[in-house]
Amino acid sequence: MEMQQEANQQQGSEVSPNQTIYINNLNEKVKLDVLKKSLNDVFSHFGKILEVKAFKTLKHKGQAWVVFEEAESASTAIAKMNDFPFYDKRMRIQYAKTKSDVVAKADGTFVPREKRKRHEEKAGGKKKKDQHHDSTQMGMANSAYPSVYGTAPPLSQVPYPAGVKPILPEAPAPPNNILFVQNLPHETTPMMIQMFFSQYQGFKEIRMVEAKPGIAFVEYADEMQSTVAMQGLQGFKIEQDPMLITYAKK
DNA sequence: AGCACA
Repeated sequence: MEMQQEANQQQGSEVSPNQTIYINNLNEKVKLDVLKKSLNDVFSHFGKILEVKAFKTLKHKGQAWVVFEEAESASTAIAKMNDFPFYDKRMRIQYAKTKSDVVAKADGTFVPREKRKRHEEKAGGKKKKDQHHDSTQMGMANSAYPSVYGTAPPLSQVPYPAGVKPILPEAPAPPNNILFVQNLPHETTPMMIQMFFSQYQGFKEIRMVEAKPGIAFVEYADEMQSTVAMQGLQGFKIEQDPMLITYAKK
């Protein structure tokens, strides 16, 4: 039988081992700084980390890249931490598809990419990186930890490294003189908001994003004043929904 | 769901 050709297309997601892991299914509510730090805390136990990258753009939220100094660390991290509950979600971990810039720079193979803003045609732009797709034969031995520990191990007893138990999605934002107000009725106007917030010392201005109803930014002269206002108005119901006030991201 | 290097 000539079905061997099908072997070429193994079940997708087989990427050759490399020193960068790609993580997705991350909790998108976690602030970027917090997320990166937590990832660093978790994964630094598998080896030296060169860099942790995460972005909040639409296309890349909920994902992160952790670059290890050694590919072996990445392998261990995948084996041990895939499906690990992290901020109430199980992280999915794979090898990254492409080499990280930090690595390429150390390699000497780094070639700066241009941000294709223009439709400028460039000569000789064949970036077919011939990656010999040799499939390593260690596919389905014991990939994710559930297979290692039998089925469905008690999450609380998984021997993960650091004290990285599922953390609260709501990480405390650092104080800011600007407040971020959510859960407002969509018909709320800046005027209405102002009535509430302007009664607190140091009030400066309201900013609302037209494209995004239901939220507002309220600026005070300093953090003390914004904090007082936040505490005074936290949970205040404009119509029926309590407004949620946090410090704005810096 | 989604593989970047701001």
